[in-house]
Amino acid sequence: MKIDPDNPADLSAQIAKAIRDAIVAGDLIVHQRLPSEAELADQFDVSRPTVREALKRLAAQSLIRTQRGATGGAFVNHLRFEEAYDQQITTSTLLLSMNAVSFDTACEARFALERACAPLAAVRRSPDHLATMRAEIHRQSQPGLSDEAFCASDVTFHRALVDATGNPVLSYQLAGAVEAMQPLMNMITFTARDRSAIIDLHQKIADAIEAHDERNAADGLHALEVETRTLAQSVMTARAARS
Amino acid sequence: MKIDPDNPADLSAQIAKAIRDAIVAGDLIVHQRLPSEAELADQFDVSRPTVREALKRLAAQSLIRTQRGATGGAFVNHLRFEEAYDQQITTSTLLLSMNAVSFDTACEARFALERACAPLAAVRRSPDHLATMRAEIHRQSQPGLSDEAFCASDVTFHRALVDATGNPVLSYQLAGAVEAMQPLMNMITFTARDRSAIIDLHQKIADAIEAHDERNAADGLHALEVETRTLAQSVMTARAARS
DNA sequence: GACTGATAAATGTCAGACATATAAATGTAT
DNA sequence: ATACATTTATATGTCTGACATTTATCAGTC
Repeated sequence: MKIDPDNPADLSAQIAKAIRDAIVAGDLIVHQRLPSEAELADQFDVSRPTVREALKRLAAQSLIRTQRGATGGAFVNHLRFEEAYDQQITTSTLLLSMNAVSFDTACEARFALERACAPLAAVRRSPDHLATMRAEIHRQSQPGLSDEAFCASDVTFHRALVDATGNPVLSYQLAGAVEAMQPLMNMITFTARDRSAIIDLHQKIADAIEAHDERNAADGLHALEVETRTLAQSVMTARAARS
Repeated sequence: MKIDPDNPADLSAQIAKAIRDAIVAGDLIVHQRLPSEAELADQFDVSRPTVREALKRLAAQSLIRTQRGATGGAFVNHLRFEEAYDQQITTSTLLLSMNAVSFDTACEARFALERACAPLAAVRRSPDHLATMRAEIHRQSQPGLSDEAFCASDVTFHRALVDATGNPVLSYQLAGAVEAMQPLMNMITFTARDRSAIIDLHQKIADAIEAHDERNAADGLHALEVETRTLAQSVMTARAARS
């Protein structure tokens, strides 16, 4: 893990890669302490600021954490699902906005993946997840709710549905797909009629999940996808006509 | 975007967060040049090394790129799907290994998501994607193939299947799910009989995709999931008995 | 024995300097 | 006048040395 070519550029990137590879390969195990910055600087034959830049790169990916003080240093971080969510969401959100992904494409992907969760969620849903879904449905039917709050509640509802699968890998993968849609959804103005249609479908989905009816859950999600896409379509055409 | 409390710790993290938020919020648009390191140091009232650590954090997330020279500096990076794959795969791989995710859990998530791609792939598959799948099936039936090469070909086959949906968001999301399984798969020793069963299912899936038969494609994936899980199960029990 | 202070080790931060890459401006020769 | 070479300015990349801050450990005192 100590090889640097004579290329004296991007030293910190090279060092970060060397350490990252060691972690991924399992040469550095979780909670293990890395050598101190001074020792690393010695080993790689660079200065301490260069080592620090490399460590900050790794910290940005949550691969290490640092601790100050006498017994401090850089430690291989135990990457938890919860910590990975944020990165996943940030990356997914930027991917959608920067690549000008159409609403249809993002919507198709999100609901395709979510439908994949429906059968598992219908089998394994706990009372807890059901209660969250019901509570969000109730929140969504409050009259004074802003569009943003409506969207946020929508996200919570769908994440509860995904979490109901009891599979943390699915929850992690879907976090990006569901949350990254929020900025796109926030561009939509929901009429009372729109909200009512969405809430009805949420109700249908929650009922199906409660009844262990995977077929109706998937059907509900499909109907919700159609509803969302036509809704977005009409908003887009209305906006195009106005301008 | 210039707020730093008087807390004189983690300055580089705070600065990175401020810039990251500005990018995500759209205040800094793609390809836009950030102020020079010296100017940023002035604005945030910190030293240049601290600014540099913040910029390296952002570079690690592919949010910015840097260029040396007269017209150089830090630029908001256009995050492409291809660049995001690596991060996604690294994170997913570490998540599985560090959280001791069971083979069953990872396998369930991966095939659930992949089955969600089957209908779209069956409708939209191009000759190109089909050719890749056929080529990988052929490679997998070569006699002298190592287990690692067999797994690698398996990954290529499944990624072609996902890419056949023509939805880059799906390809991105599935990249982590499919590739992160590889280290787990590599722990398995495949007998000739095992390989034959897998290849037969790959054949069935490819045939279904070619025939636009989404039902058989999903069925084939389901059978492959069962096959993979029983295979892993037998390997695990054999290993437990040996020790 | 419990509390207090000194010590040491590590990260966090700073200042100034030099090295290097690169584009633009300048100068020179054909 | 154009093409090419040189200089110059600007920015990142790196190094050195220093100080500040946090924190665990050890020594000392009541």
